[in-house]
Amino acid sequence: MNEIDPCERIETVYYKIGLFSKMNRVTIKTLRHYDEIGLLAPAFIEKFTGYRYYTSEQLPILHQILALREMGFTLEEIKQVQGGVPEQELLQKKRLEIMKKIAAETLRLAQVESYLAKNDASAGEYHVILKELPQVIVASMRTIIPGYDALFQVVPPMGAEMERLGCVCAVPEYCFNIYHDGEYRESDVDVEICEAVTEKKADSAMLTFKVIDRVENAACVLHKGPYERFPNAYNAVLKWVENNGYEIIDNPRESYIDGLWNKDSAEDWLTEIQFPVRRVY
Amino acid sequence: MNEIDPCERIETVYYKIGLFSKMNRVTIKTLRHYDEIGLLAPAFIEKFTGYRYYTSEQLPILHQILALREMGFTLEEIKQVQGGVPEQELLQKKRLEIMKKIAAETLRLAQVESYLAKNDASAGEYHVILKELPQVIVASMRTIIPGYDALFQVVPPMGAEMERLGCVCAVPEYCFNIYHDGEYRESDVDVEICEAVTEKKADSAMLTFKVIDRVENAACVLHKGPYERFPNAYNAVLKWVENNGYEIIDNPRESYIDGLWNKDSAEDWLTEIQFPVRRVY
DNA sequence: CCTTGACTCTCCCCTTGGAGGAGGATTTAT
DNA sequence: ATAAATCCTCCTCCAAGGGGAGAGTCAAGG
Repeated sequence: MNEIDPCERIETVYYKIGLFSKMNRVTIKTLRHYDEIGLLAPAFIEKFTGYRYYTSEQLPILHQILALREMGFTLEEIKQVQGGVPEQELLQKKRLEIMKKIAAETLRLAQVESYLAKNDASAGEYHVILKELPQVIVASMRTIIPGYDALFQVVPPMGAEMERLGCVCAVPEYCFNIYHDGEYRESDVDVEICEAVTEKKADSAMLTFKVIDRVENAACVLHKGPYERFPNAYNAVLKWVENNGYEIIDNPRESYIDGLWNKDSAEDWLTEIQFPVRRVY
Repeated sequence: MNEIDPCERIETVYYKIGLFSKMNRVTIKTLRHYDEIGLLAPAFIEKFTGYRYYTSEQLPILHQILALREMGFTLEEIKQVQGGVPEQELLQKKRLEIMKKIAAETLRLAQVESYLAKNDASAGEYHVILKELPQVIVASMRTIIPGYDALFQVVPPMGAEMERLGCVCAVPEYCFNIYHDGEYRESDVDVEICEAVTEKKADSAMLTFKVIDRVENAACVLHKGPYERFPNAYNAVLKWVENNGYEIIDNPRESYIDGLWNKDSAEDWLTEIQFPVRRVY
C-alpha cells in the first residue's frame, strides 16, 4: 500500500452522520430513521456518545435503498429485499401495482375533466358517485301505467296491500322504481315499484316478493327538486358513465328519499338515480 | 299531505349514524371523522347522549364529498369547496396535479421495467440513482496519458504538488476523473484529475484551480470491484438513462471512494460513476 | 321490570416516511 | 477557554381514518 492519494486515506474512514448524509444527498433525519427501523445501520455506534459512524460499506446499501425508494417501494418492502427476497419478484409485483395506480389516476383524470367539461349552469349540481347496492328482499308491483302522473294513484293501494300481508319495511328504508322500458316513454310506462322488506311473504295478486341481487357498482346521483327535472340528473349520470369508461348493465332505479309525503315544497324532494354499471375494459 | 307511502314517513326522519352510514356505504368512523374536522356535521346531536342524528339534508353534501374524494381531493380541499371556493378552479388545479402524478408513475414504471429487463447476471448489482452534485472548488490536473494504467503514475506527483501549495482537501473528500474524450479510447486518454479543496490557490504549472458548477441531476451508479469491470457499470447507467427519458449533458465523472490506497483486495474497491443528465421532454 | 344484544359515545394508539424542534451532550475551531 | 457546529434522544405533527377499550343508550323479548 503506497501513498498515492494526496489526502491520505490509508485506514478505514468513518463518516459521521452529517458527512455521510452529504455524500448522498440524504437528510440526517432519514438516516436516523433508516437506522431506527433496521434498514440501514451505521457501521458502528459509539457507546457513550451514541454517535453514528458510517463507512463506505454502507454506500452500496444506501444506493440500493434510494433506487428502490425512487421506484415506489415502501421501506418495508426494501427491507424484504435486503432480507433475501429476490428483487425480481418484488419488481414484478411493483410493476403491476404501478400499472394499477396509473389506471386509477387516469380514471380520476377522466372524471375531473368530465366535471370540467360541463362548466355550464349544471356545474356543481350533480355529483356522480359509485357505490354498491346491497342485496335486498322487495315487495314488488309491476304494472303498466298510462303516464308518470298515474304513479301516485297506484302507490297507496300497494301500501295497503303490504300492510294486509304483514310486511315489515327494511331499515334503512329503500323504495324505488325500475323502468323496464328500454327507452323513455310518455305513455304506457312499464314500471316496477319496489319496497325493501325484512322477509318474503306469500305473493298476492298485486304483489310479488323477490330477492334482488346485490349490484357491485352503481353510478348514483342525487336529484333535488321536482320530478320534471329528472332528465337533467339522468343526463349527468349518462355523460359520466360515458366519459369514465363504464357501461350500463341494467335498468336504472329511482330511489325516493324525500317527496310529497314529507316535504311540502317540491324543491325539497330528494331522489337518487341509480344505474348499475360495469367497467369497460 | 296525504298518506301515499306504505311505510308512513310523514315527519322528518332522523337517521342514527349506523343507518346513515349504510345508506351510502360509508363507515361510521368516516362519518365521525368528517364531523370532527367540520366537513359534514350531523343535522342534530343530542346533548346528553352525544348521539349523532342525520337527515336527508346531509345526503347531497355527503354525495359531493364522496365524489370529490373519489377524484383525489383532500378533505381540506373539499372543505374549501364547501366554503365557497369555486369548484371549477380546484378542478383545474387537480387536473394538473393528476397529470403530474401520472407522469411520475409512468417514469417509475419505466424504471421498474428497466430493472426487470436486465434479469441476467447483472440483476440487482447496479442501482442507478439520481442525485445532485454540489458546486465544488477543485485542484485540477488535465493531461493526456498513454493508457489507463498510467493514471497511477501521475497521481502521486499531483498529491505532492497540492501539499506544496498548501491545499486543504474538502470534506467529504471528493476525488474524481473526468474523461474528455467523447468516446472510449485505449490510448492517449485525455483525462482531468480533480480533487475537491476548500479554497483556490495560485495555479502552478501542474495544477489549475477552478470552480465546477453544481449539477442539478446526475445519474449515479456505484461500482464495486476492480476497474476492468467499469464497462458493466457504464452500460448500466447508459441503459437507465436511455430507458428513463434522460439525456447526457456532460462528460461523466469517476469518483474514487475506496481503492488501492485503503483496500487490499481489488474486489473491495468502490467507485461511483456520475453522469450529468437532463430530462428529455 | 329486567335483561340481553345491538348501537353509540369518547378516548387512545396505530399506520408512512420522515420533518421540525426542544433540550442536552459532544466535538471542533478560534 | 469559549463559541459554534454537530450530534444525541425524545416529543409532536402530517392524512384519512382503522382498531379496540370501556362505558353509556336503545329496543325488544321474557
